[in-house]
Amino acid sequence: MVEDLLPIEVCSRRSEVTDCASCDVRALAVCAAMAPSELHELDAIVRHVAHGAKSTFIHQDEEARAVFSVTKGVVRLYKTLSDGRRQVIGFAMPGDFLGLALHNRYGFSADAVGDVTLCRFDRIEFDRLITDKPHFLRRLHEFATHELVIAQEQMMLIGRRSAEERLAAFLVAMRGRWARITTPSVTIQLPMQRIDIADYLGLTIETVSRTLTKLARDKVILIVPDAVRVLDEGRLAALVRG
Amino acid sequence: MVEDLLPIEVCSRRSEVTDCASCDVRALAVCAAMAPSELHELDAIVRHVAHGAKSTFIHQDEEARAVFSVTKGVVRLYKTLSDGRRQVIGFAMPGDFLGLALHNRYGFSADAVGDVTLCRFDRIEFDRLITDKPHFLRRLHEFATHELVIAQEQMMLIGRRSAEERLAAFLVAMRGRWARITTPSVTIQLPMQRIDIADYLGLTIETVSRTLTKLARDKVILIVPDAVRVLDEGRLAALVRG
DNA sequence: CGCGGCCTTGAGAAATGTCAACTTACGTGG
DNA sequence: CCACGTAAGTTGACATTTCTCAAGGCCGCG
Repeated sequence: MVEDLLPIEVCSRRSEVTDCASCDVRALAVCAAMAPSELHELDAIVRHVAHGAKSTFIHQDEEARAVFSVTKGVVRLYKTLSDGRRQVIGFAMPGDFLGLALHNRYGFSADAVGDVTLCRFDRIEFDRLITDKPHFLRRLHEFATHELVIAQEQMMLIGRRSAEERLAAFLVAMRGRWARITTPSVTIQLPMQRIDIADYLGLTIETVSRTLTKLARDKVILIVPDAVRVLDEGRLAALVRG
Repeated sequence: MVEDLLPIEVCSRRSEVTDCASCDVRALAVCAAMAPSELHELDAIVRHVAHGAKSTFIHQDEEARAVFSVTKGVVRLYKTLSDGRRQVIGFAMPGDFLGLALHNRYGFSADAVGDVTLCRFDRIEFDRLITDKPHFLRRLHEFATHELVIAQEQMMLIGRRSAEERLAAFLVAMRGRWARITTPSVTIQLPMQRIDIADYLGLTIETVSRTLTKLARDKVILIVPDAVRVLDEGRLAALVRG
């Protein structure tokens, strides 16, 4: 696991992006709160890092020394019980912030689903920044309340909805999130594995597989590698409504 | 439901408490961020309200005009699906803040479990306050991140733990919360009904009842009216650990 | 004393989990 | 370039947990 601790430095495609002014997800990220004239203050404390698929870069229960903003790729966030049971608490995508829900230690682990690039902020320096810039703190707080809304909806999803409803809601939510960062499409990319979806929805991998198969059999979706295509918008939406 | 909209004005026991300086839960609440010399600014925008048992004072999907800080009693927060399925997302106790997870409308409903008193803040005025007082915003942000940690733990609880583990974790969590505001005790007060516990834990009322009976049969707890007494600390803790 | 709300208990049903086999896709090395 | 090995996904049969429906008990209040 040594390689987990040694991030590959920024990879080819974005290797030239070293300043926040030219960041293409800035408008989505917490960084949008900073005025163009303040961006150098972010540049001063940020470190651009990349992680290859499956590498774990946040370890539950370890001291929280850094916070992150995702710039490329998808990150899986999860909590683990001592006996191995796992709950995926979210998938972070470009523009998302990692490090809201923490005290002195991380309350979750995080690893790269595919290749990922992140802006890494030392927590002390980040803390100083939010103390100096109330508008930045405000933006962070908005991110936190938004996360809280999502978390509460997830409680309802896991606590009260059927497997079929959970999958439908998951697919629609994923499409909504991709819509913010890519062009809309009937094809919903699912870069994560079935087991991640299962652990996110409080189901087993078999139930996820069977339920997706059922949705496909019912011609609601079409299953394709690493994605699904929506065939029946109406019935999918009806399932989400409950 | 007209009475829901007309809060009983502050009841006997606390009727004299009209200034924040003499509030006995201030240290626990968001208000602790305000310096004594600033308390008049809170007094200027707060309205003390009381609600009798079962009255609903926040309605899901309605415009969010106010936020609240609980000063007495227990509040049940919940989301409802169109077909009546309900998920209790939390119980708010003295010192807790209501109104973090909202955009323009409330994402949940709230009602008084027993008699409750609250500080009510107009949202516009509250917003102005957090804009003027970064240290107050900071405190609010800490409350939000703490809520987020709780919410993520709840996802794990509902998604991955057995009925027995959920009840054990619930009891221990309730005890921890009472410990902040009352003297410690082996008796854990449970002012809410079984159905609320069920809807909080993603179970049915029958499963809650059966599981509590089982814990009592196993001599882990003793069931008493509106409370349980812990008999076997060790086994309860073992269930929580998973 | 009787009613209604809340809780408990039981029996059977349903949804989801478990275990195991099989399929598919893909990368590696012969 | 093919064959094998491995990881991921699917499917089936069966087990288990939790839910559902129904009945009965407890208790406070009018």
